[in-house]
Amino acid sequence: MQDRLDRTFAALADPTRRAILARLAHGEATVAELQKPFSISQPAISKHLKVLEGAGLIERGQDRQARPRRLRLAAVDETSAWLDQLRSLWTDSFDRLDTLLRSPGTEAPHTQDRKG
Amino acid sequence: MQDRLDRTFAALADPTRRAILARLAHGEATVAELQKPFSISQPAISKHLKVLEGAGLIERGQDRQARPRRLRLAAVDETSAWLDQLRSLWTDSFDRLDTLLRSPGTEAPHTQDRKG
DNA sequence: AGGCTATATAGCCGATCGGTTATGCGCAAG
DNA sequence: CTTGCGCATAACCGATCGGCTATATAGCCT
Repeated sequence: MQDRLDRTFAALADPTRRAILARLAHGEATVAELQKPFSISQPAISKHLKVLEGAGLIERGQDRQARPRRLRLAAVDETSAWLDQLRSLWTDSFDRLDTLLRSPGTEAPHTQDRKG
Repeated sequence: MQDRLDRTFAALADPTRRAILARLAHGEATVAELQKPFSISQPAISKHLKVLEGAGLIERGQDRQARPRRLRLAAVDETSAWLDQLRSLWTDSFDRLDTLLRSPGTEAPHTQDRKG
């Protein structure tokens, strides 16, 4: 349950893998297609894909001899859900109000102004 | 610019560090306080805090000889922003409609039904 | 000053990561 | 049925990670 989050965040921590996800957001793609933008070997790409799949961020399809990958938005959602929850903990806690009032204006209030 | 995202996601990939963030969401805390829930050494905690600070997820305060940490929600926001952008790429792309129609019902449509 | 408290740094260790090359394996087509 | 394409796996490598112990620094408090 927690292990999954570990793997999702870890998978997202690599720029190559994020680029792959961005590419897959436009639609499914084969390994060869995914490799094109990069100057690394095909096995390296396969490894990245394995990590992404292990994190549940992508899934493998089958089309003739190709195995196209597609994005699993569910995993993306679960990940943002954790971040949202963290924000909730923050906004629900008034303890830190004291902290903010005494702090040297390090940051704006930032109570709920996201997504605007 | 990208390096920052790398570090943020990497920082979030560790359960201890996520727990620390969750704790800090309730208000600032000293190193000793943050260590309490865990059975690892104080230097290990300091290392985790260094990673979190390097990712911009927390900042160091000063209160007498203590250096309390507090959450930097801005970094959390930037991270969810990337995920949101990924979702936008997805929803803006109709290419994958074809993919979905031909897929063996692996997943529900999932067009915009998040946060419900 | 000298000691206590709070935290940071250094150096070590085994494990994991991200890359490589070499090779295997399934499928399609001549 | 062999050749070639698409992809996966294995084995190896240096670098980074997450933990440890030992030690250093910094700021109270006698």
